[in-house]
Amino acid sequence: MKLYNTLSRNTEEFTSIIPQKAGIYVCGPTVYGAPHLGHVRGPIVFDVLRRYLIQQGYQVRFVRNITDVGHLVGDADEGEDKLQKQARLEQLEPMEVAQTYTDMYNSVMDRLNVIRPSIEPKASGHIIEQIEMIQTILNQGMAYEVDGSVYFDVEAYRNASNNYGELSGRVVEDLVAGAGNQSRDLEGQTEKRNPTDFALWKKSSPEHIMQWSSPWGKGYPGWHIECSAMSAKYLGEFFDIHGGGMDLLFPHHECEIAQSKAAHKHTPAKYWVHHNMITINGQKMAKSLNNGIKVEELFTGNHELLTRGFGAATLRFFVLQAHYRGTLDFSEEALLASDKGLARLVAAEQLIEGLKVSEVSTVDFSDIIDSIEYALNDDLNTPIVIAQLFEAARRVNLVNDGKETIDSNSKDLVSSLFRDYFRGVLGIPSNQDSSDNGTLDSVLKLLIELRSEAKLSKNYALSDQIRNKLKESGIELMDSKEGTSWKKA
RNA sequence: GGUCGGAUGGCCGAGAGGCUAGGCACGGGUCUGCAAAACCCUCUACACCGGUUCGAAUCCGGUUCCGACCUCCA
Repeated sequence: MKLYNTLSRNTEEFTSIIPQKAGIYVCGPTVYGAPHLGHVRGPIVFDVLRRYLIQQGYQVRFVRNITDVGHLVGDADEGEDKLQKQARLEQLEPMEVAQTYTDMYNSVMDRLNVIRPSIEPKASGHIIEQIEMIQTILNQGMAYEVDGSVYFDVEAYRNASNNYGELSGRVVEDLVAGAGNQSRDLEGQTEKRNPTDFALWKKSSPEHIMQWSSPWGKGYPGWHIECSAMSAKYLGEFFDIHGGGMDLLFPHHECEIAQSKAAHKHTPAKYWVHHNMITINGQKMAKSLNNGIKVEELFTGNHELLTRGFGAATLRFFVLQAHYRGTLDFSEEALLASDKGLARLVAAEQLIEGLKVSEVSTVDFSDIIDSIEYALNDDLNTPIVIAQLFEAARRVNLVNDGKETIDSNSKDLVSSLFRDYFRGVLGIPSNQDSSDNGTLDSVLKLLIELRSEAKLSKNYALSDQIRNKLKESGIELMDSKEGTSWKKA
């Protein structure tokens, strides 16, 4: 398959380092808040990549970290640990905060049908590995210690004929020039030899709750080192795919490359894959911008921009209707369109089994499967995959309406098409919230039966009353030749 | 200010020199006691101004607007 590699700025044929095995590292969440919509795109995109590679016969080790050690908050909260800040607000232990939001994150991922990582390492559990890596970089002469903190020496790194900026396309001189302009005044700037240097280890003040002993005193690891240390530990010093959001391209991933090259003598990953952001009114959705919609709010509909809740399947489908490298603009209207479209696919999928088999088939599905394979191979073009699924659904409906015929081969083919791609690679889960539908279903069966009797005796006043009252309660009845079914409106 | 990316029909979104995705909404139909649902059909858009070409939404130049990143929003 072809994948866009940020490192080369080109779409490249994917070939794994070890045949039939693929190692993927994806930057995971910082667990200091409830997951919002912006957190959801990456996991879904890389889940599809993972599923597709598995379908292609790869054995995939998928690592996604949990960042549960502190990182400084910017601006007004300068110098304060993000997790620590949240902990004080909630009167909790920092690790309690981290646990709470880790659980919340994973439960959202489960609902979105994102396969759990093969390994989900926590930064706090890998302090030793991070310290070791920092030590190696120091030994290489590409870092220096100042008053209990350790900084990466970008100049020394470049002098060893490395290109700092190879991933992001940044030019160090421009960075320095630009820094004086718009950049924030950050703590530690005075300790650095050069403004482009970044922290590998930060000395903590006594108030910091999250701190660890190190050769340089009490402190905590820098922003970028955890991913370098943990990816190397679990995937090796050179692995196949490193994924993350475009917002992490610089500085995070650039720094990861620098750290790994300094410590391990070569670049950490063969392919760098970046997904774009979810926007709202054209602006990136981010906690810091305070324009995020929490995933839970989307599920319940409890948000000012929403008039109703949406299922996890709809959210996943919505995300995959756009190509991962483009921005995706969120609105309820767009989500509603996905919701209805998805319902059509599901309805067609359910028709397949009962399709009447004929001797000859006037419909074929092999062209659709070819198109889907081609699209997936072409840098994971999920919108095309979905468009092709709609075409398949259209043909299924035509057969169902008796306007086309299908033989058993084609029927098997379309059945496997939905199973392998719709449910398999795209990983669309069932949207049903399986809460109390059992009881509800039996009650409604009774009402539907009574209404049918009323209809038979032409008591339309009663039958309409049942239908209308149910609608007021949020239950919609749908008549068809086969009988009446219901759904939550 | 610097770097990079983007502007596609009412909305969301593919595509990327001729064959002009897809979904939703709208409209027309089938079905139905009525309605809804469902299904079928339909809807010809590529910011602006020049240029290249037999032919441009797609290439080139310029303009306007928008976004991301610019060293601690993983």
